[in-house]
Amino acid sequence: MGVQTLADAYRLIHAGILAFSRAERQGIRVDVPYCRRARRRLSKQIERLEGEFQASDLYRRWEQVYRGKTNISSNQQLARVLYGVMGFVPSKTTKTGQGATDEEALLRLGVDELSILLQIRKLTKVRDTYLEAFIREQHGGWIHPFFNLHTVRTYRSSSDSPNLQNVPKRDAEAMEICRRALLPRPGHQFIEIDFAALEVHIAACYCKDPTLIAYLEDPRSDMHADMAKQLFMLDTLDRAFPAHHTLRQAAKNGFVFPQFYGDYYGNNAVTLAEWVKLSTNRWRGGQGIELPDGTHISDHFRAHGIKGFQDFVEHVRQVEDDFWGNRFRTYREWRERWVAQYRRAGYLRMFTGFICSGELARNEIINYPIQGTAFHCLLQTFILLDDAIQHLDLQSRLVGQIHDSVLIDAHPSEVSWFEQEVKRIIREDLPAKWDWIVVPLEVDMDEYAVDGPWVKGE
DNA sequence: GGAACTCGCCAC
DNA sequence: AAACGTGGCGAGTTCC
Repeated sequence: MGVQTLADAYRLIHAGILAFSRAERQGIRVDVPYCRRARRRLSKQIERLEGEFQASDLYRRWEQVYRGKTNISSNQQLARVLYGVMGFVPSKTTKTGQGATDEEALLRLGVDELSILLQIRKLTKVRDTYLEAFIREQHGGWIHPFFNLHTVRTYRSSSDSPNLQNVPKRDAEAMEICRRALLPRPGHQFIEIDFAALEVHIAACYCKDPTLIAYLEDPRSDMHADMAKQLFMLDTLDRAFPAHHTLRQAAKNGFVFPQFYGDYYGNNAVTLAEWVKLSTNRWRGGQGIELPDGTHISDHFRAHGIKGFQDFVEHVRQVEDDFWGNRFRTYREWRERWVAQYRRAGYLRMFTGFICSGELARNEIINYPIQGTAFHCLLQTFILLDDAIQHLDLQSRLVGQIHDSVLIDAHPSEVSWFEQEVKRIIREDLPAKWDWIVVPLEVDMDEYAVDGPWVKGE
């Protein structure tokens, strides 16, 4: 099957909604007593931190201005106190021109008591956005998160009531508290099967860039390590060294992904410098992260003629030029053709038949097809798994989906079947249905304890 | 008292 | 010349 039509897109949505509705009806167990205990514990902790904060100089100034209306969760008040009264200069502003009060902006001020405020923010978020929602939305100890296919401009999905797609994962403390609340059915275990770098694979299908395809076909190649070498001017990169691992992560999250999303070297340079703990001024010796040979990254850069942030920006600009001009030239040419085509036609059509029209910015034109199509691979996989569960009368149940992963409440005897079946689906069914898949797709499986929550360990 | 907005922050 | 894509949601705020 080649080009997909709008009717194909409709059929995918239709089957998807039916499969999602079965997951919604199934639901997920919530440990309600745990949620209430955790909520109470967090409230006490927050209260203690508030007391600590109220003893600070900053809070005294705040009270002088707002008196009885003082509200430490008001960022508008905070901005007025910091930037209006105390004379701090905001390092950045919000869209409407107000001095920013997000974590990054507050940390840059170097005011000790603000770290208390940030801790309060984090714990409040966990309590009010997650635990509170689980308690509010549960019925008889079950939540039934919705998965929508009609709300998103890119034809991805969304989730609500509660949203299962934004439960904390990156912050270990927040993750632990929130995910401990969710459990599989007795005698079952959660498994999560996720596509590896799915959007990059889909991008390769659209642009057919030979270099990008080679990276995805050769398991020994490593795009992020190669970019780290170029960005940090190293001949070799050994991931066994913690510093080198950091540099690879920096290249991945501070350059490659942002570039693929449409960012530019100016922003990348700031992020990369932060990753390696270098300032945005001139660099002296012995600054930044320590390298395996005991020297520091600033020594290394200076030896290569980069004496400070300004030089580094210029260097990142050159890396960007090489990235799109040489390394991924075919990708760049696809982007240019794709944008021109949209501007001629007034709409774009994804491989999966979905159409986006209306006023789209350049980055949207490039990102929508990749983001949407990637999700459709997950959706088709979800549908096929749902079919199989019914036809084979399995005990396991699909209970959720997070853009490129499936969450399964699995019977232990069926876990390895799922792993094998998903691999078969992505190797056989998907490429047979969609001949535009020209790179091998891959998945990883995360397995949680039998009768254990949606978090690993202990 | 609710709608619509801003801001911040969680996920991918 | 400009410059990071998609959501949901809570709290605060403003407006009607």
